[in-house]
Amino acid sequence: MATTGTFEILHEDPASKARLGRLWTAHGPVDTPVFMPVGTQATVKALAPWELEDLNCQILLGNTYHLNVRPGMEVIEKLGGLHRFEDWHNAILTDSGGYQVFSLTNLRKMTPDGVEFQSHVDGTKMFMGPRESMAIQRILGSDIAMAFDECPPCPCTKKYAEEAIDRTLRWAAIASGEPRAEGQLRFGIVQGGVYPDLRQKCAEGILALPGYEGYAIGGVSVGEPDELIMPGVQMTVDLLPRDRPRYLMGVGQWWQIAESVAAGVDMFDCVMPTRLARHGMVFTRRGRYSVKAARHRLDDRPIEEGCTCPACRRFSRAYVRHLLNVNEILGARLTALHNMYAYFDFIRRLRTAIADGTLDAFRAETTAAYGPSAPKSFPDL
RNA sequence: GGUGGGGUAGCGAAGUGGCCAACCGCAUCAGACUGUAAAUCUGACCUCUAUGAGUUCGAUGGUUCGAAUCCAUCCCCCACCA
Repeated sequence: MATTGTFEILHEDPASKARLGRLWTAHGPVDTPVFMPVGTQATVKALAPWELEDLNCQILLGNTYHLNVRPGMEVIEKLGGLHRFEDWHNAILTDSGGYQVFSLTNLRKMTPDGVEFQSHVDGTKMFMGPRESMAIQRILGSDIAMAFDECPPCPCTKKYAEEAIDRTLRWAAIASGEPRAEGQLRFGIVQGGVYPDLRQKCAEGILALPGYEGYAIGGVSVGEPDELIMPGVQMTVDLLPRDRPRYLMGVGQWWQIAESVAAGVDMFDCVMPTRLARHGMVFTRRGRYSVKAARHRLDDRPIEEGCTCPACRRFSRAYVRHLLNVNEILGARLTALHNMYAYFDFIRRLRTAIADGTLDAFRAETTAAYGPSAPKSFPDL
């Protein structure tokens, strides 16, 4: 096993900036490009760890803010850290709470040293800055800790975006000197909104800091139109070192993943497969559709023909639709399982396409089924 | 048989003379979800040739400029008494 933090580039696509890589963490290797399921509250909603293991899932997310609110660090520490607590033996990446600065807009107050949050659970005031976030992530014992950043929404004025990167840089500098859990890697985050010069300034600032083994593109898909998302990603990737893992935070539509990989991104996470599953939307190779739709009432076919996931091996759409309709927990579990299989299948095919030099065709295919001009859902599936 | 209460859109339930095509909830249908305040949210939900028109509030008849709302008769449901 290679040293923790080693990032091997196993293959580079001559026709694009895509690469196949392997990042070594304290809990094993992570093969890239990788999709990391989001397990905000010490569980990937609706899924058990063994089901993720069946998918050869090598890394999960957890969330600093949520886990600090509940169950709190006393519990996690007493129970031996996040891995032991949720019984996950592979890698964990913890988000720093920076995204909550964005999503909990009216429950927070910015200060130069960090953010004052009001708990979304009971309103308790709490403070989180780079030191607090790093301390919590150290207790969680994650394999990759994210820098505490500010993720401004879009639209946002250039002036505000600039203030946000100033804070993000200041906090990144503080975090870089904080103690870490044994073997814990640390990723810096590039913000800057839709402004190329700010992205560049932020990237330069982060790259000048010691103590970061990987870099993330943050603040993407926070309200901007589709046309602005990919150019922003592409220009930011080019600012990041080639020999380090590059993580595009939160962006997870398939066409966006395919395009970003071609631009040189290695890591992704997104709530989409699990959240949409709970809302009855399922992913297939040909596009996504709602199993809850009335037209599936008598449909004997599986969610996706040819899929080998546990849901598709045994159950009809009619049954899954019934479960979702009567709000049975199994319904959400089955759609979540299917979607996670679909995502992992997608990533597997994406890697194969890189290895085979057929990424262009794969991108075209993905964009046809999922791109910005494709329908959001396909009733004829 | 007697006494009392009641019948409102798929269901439940407001409304007791004009602001009522009728509050609200559920169910249903559709849409949205991108580092999860999300098993959530938004919209539609009598009919139609739909920024307008038509037909509704157990049934029929009546009072009134105007009725889901008042009166009469009838039908049905519930509770208690015989």
